[in-house]
Amino acid sequence: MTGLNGTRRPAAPGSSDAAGKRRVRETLLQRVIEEIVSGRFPEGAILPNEAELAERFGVSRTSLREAMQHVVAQGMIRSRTRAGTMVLPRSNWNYLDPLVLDIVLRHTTDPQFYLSLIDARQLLEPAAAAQAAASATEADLQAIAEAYDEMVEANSRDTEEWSAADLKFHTAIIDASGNWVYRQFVTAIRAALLASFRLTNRASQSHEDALRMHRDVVEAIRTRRPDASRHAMQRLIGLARSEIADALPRD
Amino acid sequence: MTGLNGTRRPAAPGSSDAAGKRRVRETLLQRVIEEIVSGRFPEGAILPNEAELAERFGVSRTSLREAMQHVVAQGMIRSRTRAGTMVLPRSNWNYLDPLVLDIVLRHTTDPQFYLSLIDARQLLEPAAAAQAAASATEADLQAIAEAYDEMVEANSRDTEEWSAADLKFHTAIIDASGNWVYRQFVTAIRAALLASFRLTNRASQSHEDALRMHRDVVEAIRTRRPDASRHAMQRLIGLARSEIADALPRD
DNA sequence: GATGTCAATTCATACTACAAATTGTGAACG
DNA sequence: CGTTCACAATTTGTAGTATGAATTGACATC
Repeated sequence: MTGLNGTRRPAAPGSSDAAGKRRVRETLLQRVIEEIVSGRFPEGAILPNEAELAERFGVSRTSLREAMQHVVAQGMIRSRTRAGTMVLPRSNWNYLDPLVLDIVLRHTTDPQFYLSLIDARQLLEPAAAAQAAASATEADLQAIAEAYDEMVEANSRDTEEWSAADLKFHTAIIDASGNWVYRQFVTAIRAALLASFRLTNRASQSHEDALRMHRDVVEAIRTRRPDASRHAMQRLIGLARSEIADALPRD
Repeated sequence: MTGLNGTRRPAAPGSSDAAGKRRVRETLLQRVIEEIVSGRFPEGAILPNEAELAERFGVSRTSLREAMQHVVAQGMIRSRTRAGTMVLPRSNWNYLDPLVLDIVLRHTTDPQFYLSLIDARQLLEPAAAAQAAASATEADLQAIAEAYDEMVEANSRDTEEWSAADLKFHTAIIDASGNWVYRQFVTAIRAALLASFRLTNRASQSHEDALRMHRDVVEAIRTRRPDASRHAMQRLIGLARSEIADALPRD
């Protein structure tokens, strides 16, 4: 894997033929979601009928419908015979889907959207760390330590590896919590890290601070101190929060 | 809506023909997910090829594939040419999808699964209540009050209305928090309430206790006291937790 | 003005055909 | 005997077409 990137098609955006023949549905899905998220088809709007959409995107109706089923599964649209396909209210969307979240984040300018994400992290991750300290297995601890080591190594080099190791670190702790609900939010954390790297021109000096805080978390979990783990993680996310807050427009 | 019920087809469970001609995909989807969740096709297993599956379920390959796209969207399977369709590890599944969660809950006997759900509620909902106290709009407050009133009314009658009002109550508070991440969690709460009603033979006397606690939450939010709201919600979920814990096998 | 009937539109399902990709087998060669 | 290369078989991916079913909207009738 190339780090945090989800898709990796060569470079052919909209060319319907050429070497982009394979993976029609994946690119098609992305385009459809993009049209909805971007507001070209706002909530409550009726999409053009399937025949027209298929022609517009240059694919068969079969492929279009398969992609649409994916969008239906995310709660973004709903089709009814004769009535057409309607865009559902955003409150119904599954924002935790990686593709959906990626696209939404690249289209939104609302600072509150990012702040909500950070708030959720600041709630979830300290709790997960505390639980991890209480119940992590040896394998869990090893995975956490390994991720931390990778961050140390990546520190001298550059961002791509650092962010991958960072994600691995937080994911390992959430996994160690053993709570399946917490695990559902890993995609949101991934998105938050991505956004953080997009928004802030992180000085490598701040890596040093971050690294220290990560080490504190590792130590607290390893020595089985739930409260210390919780607080160490709180401080760590607090740093991330302030970085994001600085990069956003003032409230 | 009829309360907590997601689907509402007449009464024909598995009859492949008859009046069940319509909504093939919905029942098909349910059956496919059920086969995977039940362990008939465990993690890592390769499903029969599409032609065979289509025949087995008595549908066309087109319909089967459209249903499969839903399953793909939930991260449960992955198809590759020539290699077949593989069941992905459960860590990859989107458990917050209503259909998936319903089916999983009806198949799991692991008490820890329920406890994790309650833990997550006990983490998220107090935070949401506090945030609601701080930033709810008048419309938000009204929605919460309305849900509470419905619970009062439903108290004398019976369970169906009570549970619907209960869900509405918790949903309204989470909505009032204004945090989109918290909102993603509503399906899990719905599932938790369903499970609670399945597992416990709630005495109507306990409704009185519950009602008082709900009222405390409403009051705390209405009077804009975040900490009081948090604590009131903590007590409320604590009650739910003890009810569930009593109903589960001993640890 | 209200109501019932009918036709047009749109999604839903089915069937068929072919393309693309990957895996496994087997032959050729070192 | 082991390794590598090429080819064939299998399975998913995409396309095209046809038909069914449901709902809406208009029209006619009372």
